[in-house]
Amino acid sequence: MILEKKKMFNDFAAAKGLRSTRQRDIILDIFLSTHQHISVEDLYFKVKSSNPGVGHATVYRTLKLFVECGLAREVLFYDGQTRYEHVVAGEHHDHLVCTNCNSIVEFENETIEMLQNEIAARHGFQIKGHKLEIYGLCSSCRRQ
Amino acid sequence: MILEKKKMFNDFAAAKGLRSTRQRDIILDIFLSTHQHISVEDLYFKVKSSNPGVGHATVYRTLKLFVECGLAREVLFYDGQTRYEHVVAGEHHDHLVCTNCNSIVEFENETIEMLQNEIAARHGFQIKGHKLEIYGLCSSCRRQ
DNA sequence: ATTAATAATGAAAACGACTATCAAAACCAA
DNA sequence: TTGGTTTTGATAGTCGTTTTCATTATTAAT
Repeated sequence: MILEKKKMFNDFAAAKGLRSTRQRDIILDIFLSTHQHISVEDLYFKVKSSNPGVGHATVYRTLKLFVECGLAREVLFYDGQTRYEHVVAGEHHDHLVCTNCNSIVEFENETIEMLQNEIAARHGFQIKGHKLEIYGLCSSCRRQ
Repeated sequence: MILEKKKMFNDFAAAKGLRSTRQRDIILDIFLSTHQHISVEDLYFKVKSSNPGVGHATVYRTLKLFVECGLAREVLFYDGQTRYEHVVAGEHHDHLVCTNCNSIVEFENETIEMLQNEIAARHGFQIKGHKLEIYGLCSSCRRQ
């Protein structure tokens, strides 16, 4: 799984004529070891903790490469930070976002995906991706 | 319709103990006269053209009030600008966003809304709102 | 109406996330 | 190695947005 993804990046890099660098390897390793919508800042700190030399800009640049090669996807919530999540082939999940505690629950729904395809088709639209976020109060915040 | 919305804001302002000001009236008027996801900058320029004195910050501040009182809703696409759209009671639309020409088509789908309610219920989640955006190529960009 | 008290405003500075710049370092093909 | 090129990290810059704060406007009490 992880090797597969590394291969994915390496193939992409080769095809694009990018050089292989220590920094990109480190950032990929750490990104692959994370879960759920990590912000650039958080990833940067994780990288720094084991590799103090790596710079801010490199993390930003590298994440954009991950998006380009299909490894990652940008997610925007309402806190002004761009987050990146893993792209899992053949799977797409959406988010329940708690506006009180900012917790996030992922869900999948085949029917919604299908309906989206229908809607797009009706408008002559070719889907590249989508984003569905439901905002509200999670069960534990409701109880308070 | 427009009077209704003005009342909505005035009631909210009264309830919150906000003062009634010329600027807020102007901004509300102009916001109500616009359509579809206006950015703060665009609204600011519209306001400025008839009322040069009004400041940047006031427009930002006032739009937040509109959100608070349920007149407007924040929308984020991927261009780094916050946009505001009108909230129409009992109606919720979603967006088809063309990643090539940035055009936006709105759509509504009852079934998707229903499914969302089910999903939320299943997670003990109390929905406040949601956002569904489908990204891809619009029909005219596809043809090129 | 006048007057306080205080809320709202506008200009400008500050902020925070992100991007561009650029000299130095790393990479890689010859 | 070498030399040409890419990548990097530090730093400065950008852009949208928010904060600050002195001034102005609104409102309630006189």
